[in-house]
Amino acid sequence: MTSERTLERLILYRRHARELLADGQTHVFSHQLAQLAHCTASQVRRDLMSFELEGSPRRGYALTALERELTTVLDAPEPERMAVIGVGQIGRALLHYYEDHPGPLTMALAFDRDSRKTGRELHGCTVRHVDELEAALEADPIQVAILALPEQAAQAMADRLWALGVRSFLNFTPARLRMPTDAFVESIDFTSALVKLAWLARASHRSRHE
Amino acid sequence: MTSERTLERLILYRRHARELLADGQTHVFSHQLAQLAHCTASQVRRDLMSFELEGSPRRGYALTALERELTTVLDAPEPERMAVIGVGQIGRALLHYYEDHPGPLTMALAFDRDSRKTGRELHGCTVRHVDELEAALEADPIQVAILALPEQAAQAMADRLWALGVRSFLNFTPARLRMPTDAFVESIDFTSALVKLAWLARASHRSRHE
DNA sequence: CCTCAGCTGTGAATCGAGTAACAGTGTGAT
DNA sequence: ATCACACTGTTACTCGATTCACAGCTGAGG
Repeated sequence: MTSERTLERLILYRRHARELLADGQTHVFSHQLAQLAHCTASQVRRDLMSFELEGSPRRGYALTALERELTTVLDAPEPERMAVIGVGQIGRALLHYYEDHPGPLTMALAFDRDSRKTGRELHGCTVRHVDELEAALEADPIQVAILALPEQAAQAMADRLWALGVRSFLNFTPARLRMPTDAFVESIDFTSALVKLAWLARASHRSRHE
Repeated sequence: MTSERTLERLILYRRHARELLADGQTHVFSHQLAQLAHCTASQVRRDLMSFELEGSPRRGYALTALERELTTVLDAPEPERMAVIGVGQIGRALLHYYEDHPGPLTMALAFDRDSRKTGRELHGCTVRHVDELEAALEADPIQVAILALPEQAAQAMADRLWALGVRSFLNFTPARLRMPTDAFVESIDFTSALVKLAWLARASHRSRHE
């Protein structure tokens, strides 16, 4: 398994496995997972092929084993740390979410440029001024940075974080980051997503009415 | 051109074309666009092939023509309307963004379940109670719905919107929506994105050290 | 006016993700 | 205990997307 597409599906499988476990199920068939994850049964089986899993005919995959296996693959053995840069509405939403959903990814640090926002504790995280970025990250390294700041400041901040050793970025601004090849950037670009959605709906409408 | 991947790239090309225009450039080569959009020059040329565009050797593509052509393809001739369901932090961030960035997609309506939030105007949009959803959408149809509400309420709200004719959904909750095949759902799943980023960084780290 | 460097447009080759198909097998029914 | 079914694991294939490669061309420079 070494494909970003596959990785995304594995994350989905685990989520659904957990939901089914919470529902009291003990086993799941490939075609059930396929339906939940919007893909085919073949694909599910192929994705799970490489793991130490024995799916049984007549029963399917044991959910506890599936969940355990996926978790060893997907999560780091040690908890990992994230920082959010910018505690505007998006940043606060993330802090709030991760306060309620602890897991292998911890929201460890929050920064903002606006000194009216710094110093306070917010959803379990003290907001520090961006001037302290270097000092804070050298003391407490992070694995992932979340860019939730104004579009204009995103590239400069990403460069600065890269210089501090950060290689994974979740970018909430519409800015297209230009990064060295050893960096990973995942962009949450709702503006593009909305244009795309509107286009798809028009296209399907057109094709339906000839 | 009928491929979601291509569509995403076209949206990027237009954005970069606009940036270059704003910089005072008049022409762009396929390899420049490729660098900006993180793809290959061949791909750019292939994507643009089907349009009424004459790229000239020695000059490349004329930016004004490129931008115009992409806009006729990507945007609807008439402005389209969106509604945001839920004016928590995410919802407010979107209202704020689209107040400052008018375009062919207009944020027309906002809804919330919490009557303490309804009635007020927020970033140019009156927040209405979700009970008024049916009445409001029948009076003023929308093309795209943005789900910015609690995860637990997402599926039911999507079903309700679908019954009202909405076919395009931007889903900000981690919930996996189960929708009829004629619906388009784009999910902004930052939890998965973060797991993915952390995994990719570890994988690259592992492969570098053996 | 001629040359040629370097680009575009596009058919052919390649690549890789996803799918189909089927042999092997464990399980519940009888 | 045996059977037959329904599902898994895996290989071969399909198909669309991407890349290659090159013919055709255009405009700058001499």
